[in-house]
Amino acid sequence: MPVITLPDGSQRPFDQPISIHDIAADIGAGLAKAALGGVIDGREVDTSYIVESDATVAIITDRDDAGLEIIRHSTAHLLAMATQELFPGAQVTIGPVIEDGFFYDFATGHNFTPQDLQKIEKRMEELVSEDITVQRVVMSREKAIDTFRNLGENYKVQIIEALPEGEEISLYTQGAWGDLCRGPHVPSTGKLKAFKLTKVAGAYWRGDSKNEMLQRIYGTAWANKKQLKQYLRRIEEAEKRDHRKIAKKLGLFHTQEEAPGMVFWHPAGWSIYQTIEQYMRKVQNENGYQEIKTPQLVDFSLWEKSGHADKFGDDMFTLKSDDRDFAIKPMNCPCHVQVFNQGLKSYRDLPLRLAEFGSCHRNEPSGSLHGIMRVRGFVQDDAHIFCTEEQIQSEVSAFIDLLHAVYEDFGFTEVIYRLSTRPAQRVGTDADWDRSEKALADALDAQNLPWHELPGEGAFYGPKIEFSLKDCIGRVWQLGTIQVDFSMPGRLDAQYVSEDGSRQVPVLLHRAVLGSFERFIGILIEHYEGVFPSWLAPTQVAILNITDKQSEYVRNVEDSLKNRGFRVFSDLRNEKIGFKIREHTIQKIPYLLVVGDKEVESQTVAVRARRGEDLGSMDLDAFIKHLTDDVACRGRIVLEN
RNA sequence: GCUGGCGUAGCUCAGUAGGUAGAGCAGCUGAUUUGUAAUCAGCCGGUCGGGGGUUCGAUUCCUCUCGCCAGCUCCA
Repeated sequence: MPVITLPDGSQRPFDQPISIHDIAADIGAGLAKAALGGVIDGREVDTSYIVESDATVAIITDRDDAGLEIIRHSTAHLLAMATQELFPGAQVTIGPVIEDGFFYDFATGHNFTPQDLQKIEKRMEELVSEDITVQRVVMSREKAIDTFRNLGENYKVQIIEALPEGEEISLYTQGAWGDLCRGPHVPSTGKLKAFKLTKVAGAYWRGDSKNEMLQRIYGTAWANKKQLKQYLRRIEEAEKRDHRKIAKKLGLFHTQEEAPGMVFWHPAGWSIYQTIEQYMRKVQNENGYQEIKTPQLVDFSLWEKSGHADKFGDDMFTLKSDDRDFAIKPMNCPCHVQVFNQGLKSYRDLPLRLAEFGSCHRNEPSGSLHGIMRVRGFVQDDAHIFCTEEQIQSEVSAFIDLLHAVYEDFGFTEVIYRLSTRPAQRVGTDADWDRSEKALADALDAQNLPWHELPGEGAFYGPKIEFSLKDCIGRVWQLGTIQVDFSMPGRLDAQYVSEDGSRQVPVLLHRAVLGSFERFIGILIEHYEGVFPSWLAPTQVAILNITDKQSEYVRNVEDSLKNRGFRVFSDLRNEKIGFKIREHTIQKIPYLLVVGDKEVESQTVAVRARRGEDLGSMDLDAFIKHLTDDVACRGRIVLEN
């Protein structure tokens, strides 16, 4: 007879096999009502699961992450049930839980509209109020295939056929409707209290663009209405941070039809860009890099030799001139190898670190363009380190330190580390891949950094570490990267003379800290919500007069600040001070200096910081000190709006 | 590239069941010389993304195309 051990260590004996639900009821009526599932010896099960022998059991409720996951998964089933009722003939495929919600993919000739979503959602709510019992049925593979084939569910049949032999096949039914699923699921539809269908989009069957496109409906689901509301508000807030909207308001850049995927930088945006570029230049100089500049237009044969033409030829911009084929460079590395190849190199020259803010162009698929986060013309803080195999790990390690310092200067402290390993289509020997993957993993481990592997996601020439940040709505953007490359130096004839006088091929490390400036600035705009820290703000100080009488004094203050290298603007317009303050506040200028007769008389400025904070009147030297300190801390203190 | 949606003044948006379009803000002009988030008045402003078609007539309907947006795929 089972003895149940609960998470608090207490034990309850039962004189016969007992369900998870009844265990919960034995603990308390409230828990029985709240139970969504159970964990028995680490395995998640339904509340109807019968415990036969001694076990450790935890009850899952909507307060657990696992409970929320069950709710989302069951809501996906509810969506599928409602959709199939309203749209007979729509076939079900998969409906997994994702961050903050779920989706379900349908195969149907019908294109779902937002109106359809409303109808489906309404039907889902009706099904919830009917509180239909959800039941688990285990069946044989043959019976499962038969069942779904008879229902005309061809995709499900494919899914079952792809399941590994010996795997238990279970079906979850609610009323007349059922779906193949491993579970667990909520005991009845009445447990689903807070959900909303959010959007509809196309998605390829099995995620392969060669396959037919399905209709995907996205939804979000939560334990209660309050959480749902909070989530929806969070999304709304996130949309306000959209870099495209903020950039328009702040006049940072624009894009237009004639140059899809390219950025027209305006003075304010270019100021930010230049501040960052000059900062990175300084960082690189301090860390043993040498800056170079290489051509943008290079004969296509170089790309054939490097291997890029094979894999990315179609995505390169090419042009013919005087019977020669050229490509606009999609990356800098082959050019950097050309610089390395000039003059005979010695092992004493290694590691040789060549850096370039190189302008690259790639013909990215039109559908993947996204503001300035994903563009066709971009510049990276790119560098290539030519070194020996023994130097790999220390170089990778030094790079990670540099990267952390830079990210912190921008106020980013949470970095996601991923190691992308060998892809199916690749160059180089397996032994090379073994060694380079290990070198990268060791470098991460040596710094005790949490990382996970992305199998098959490496570049065709080598594995890479990707350093990513999350943006305001949870999208993960890859910024930095470091990649080991045993192939390209050889392909492009790079050599050095080793200690024993023999010719050796160097190892090439590709690396970038910010990735593309375009993407990085897009992320910064969203991260700061346009409120750039003073060191980056296009205009750091605006000086506002009250009346014409103070104009000359204002100009003098402006000159003094400009001479100190600050970005300053005086607003001498014949407008009320409130009007001017409003305009410059909207433009997120860090400091507004108000100058009236009082200030002229006392030779001071009245300082108003962002957020409306009044720093009071001070003389110019005191303000310069304040501003200098603020700029010096860069983004390490994130200013709130 | 694929699926769907969208494209009206510099910006944000309204509108037309087919009869060549409106508001607010911005801009310009004038008045106002003002003390910490919008002073008042007047004026200007659009071949309704582009091409083709249907129609007496198209911003509105059809079609092709470009761009943008969401998702998928891709990302050296």
